[in-house]
Amino acid sequence: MTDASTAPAPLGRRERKKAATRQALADAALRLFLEHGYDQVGIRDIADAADVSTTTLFKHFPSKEALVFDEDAALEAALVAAVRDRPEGWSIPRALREYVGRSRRNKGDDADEHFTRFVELVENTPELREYERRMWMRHETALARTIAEETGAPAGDPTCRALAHFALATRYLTSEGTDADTAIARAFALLEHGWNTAIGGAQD
Amino acid sequence: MTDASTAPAPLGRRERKKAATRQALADAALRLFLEHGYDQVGIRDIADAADVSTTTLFKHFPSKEALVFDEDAALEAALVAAVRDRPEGWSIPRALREYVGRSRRNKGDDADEHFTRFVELVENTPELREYERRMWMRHETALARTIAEETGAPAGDPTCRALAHFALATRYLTSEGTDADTAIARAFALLEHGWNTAIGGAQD
DNA sequence: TCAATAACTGCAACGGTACAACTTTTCACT
DNA sequence: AGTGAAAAGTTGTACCGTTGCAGTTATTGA
Repeated sequence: MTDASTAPAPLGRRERKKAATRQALADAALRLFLEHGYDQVGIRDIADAADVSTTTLFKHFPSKEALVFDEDAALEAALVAAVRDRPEGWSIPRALREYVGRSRRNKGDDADEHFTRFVELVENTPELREYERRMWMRHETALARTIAEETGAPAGDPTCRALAHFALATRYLTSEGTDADTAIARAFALLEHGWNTAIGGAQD
Repeated sequence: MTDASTAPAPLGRRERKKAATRQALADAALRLFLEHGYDQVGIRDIADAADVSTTTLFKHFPSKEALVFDEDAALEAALVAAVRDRPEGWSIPRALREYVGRSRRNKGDDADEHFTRFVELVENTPELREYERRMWMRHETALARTIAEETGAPAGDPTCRALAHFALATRYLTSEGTDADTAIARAFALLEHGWNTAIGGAQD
């Protein structure tokens, strides 16, 4: 009954139980949220459904919103890779523009039934939208480091940090009259010009 | 005993009482915070000191942090004025760079004993620092509107909105190795280049 | 077998909100 | 001027998400 292929590291009983508890919490949370709505489900309900105390729940997840987002690390890796492994001849802002656009459009794809319902839940719940935004912006430091490495700038270089922040922020610049795509395009136009001048870039 | 010179608008009894309650709360909060430290003072302590219920406290102030910041509107007006009334020949990014730099340096001035202690309290309390940052970033909309008006761009123009966001964000781009002033300078260098290209600016 | 460690628990309290009262102030109408 | 109803300010209670703390239980490795 042991299937080594699904368990890359042989976990002890303790770590297995811990992972099981965590999974039970996340599953119960998503199920209840989809069933009754985010606001109608209390943290106590979720803890009860997973048969643990609320104290334990918060040892596994830092907040109610975090019960729904179990990825984070993977997203940051993809972002860093988009810059590091960009096509030859592409400038860094161009790679970022592409990635930001793609990661926004992916939500429209209704490949998976579960995923679609998940996206709807997030978009209909202000708390979850705001939490997702903060997760996104928290990648600023890692992105700045990658940009500095790619350009040979010293680690912590302010220009790189500025570009990292601005590129991430483009995603949330939508104003009332304009649609998101052109807002992003215009913001990146501003960034690409400034960046090319600041770096003296010869790239595309 | 009536002194009309101190009361520009003749307030009714109700509004006078309301203002008094509000002031009593703000005073009690600042006094207790300075005396015992922000974390050591609970919302109930403040409400008790001002002799109102906690429910009433939150009708006057939206959060514990807000008890300390009673300005807001004035700050936004100054920011908008810095752009609208900038010296002739100055570009908008230059006016913003100047204002951001000035508003940061003003904290160093120890003109007023009370003010100095207030600044120390804010800087030593993470919650208050974060709250101040959000207050600052919330001016994005008003600033974007002003920039659009000044350049003749349509209201809600994405480029203007982007510049507004980025200019405000420069204040918080400090990374580990670098000091705040050069981080701001570098971020603005990026913005000014991008802005001039985007607008086709003939200004300084 | 035993001590160290890590997960878990219950409880009290925090900042903050919703709700249904209750009191005071205001203001239009007679 | 007097009355009465709407509007605004205040209150207590109960609850929310969240944290700290002190104590219990289960797993680990020597």
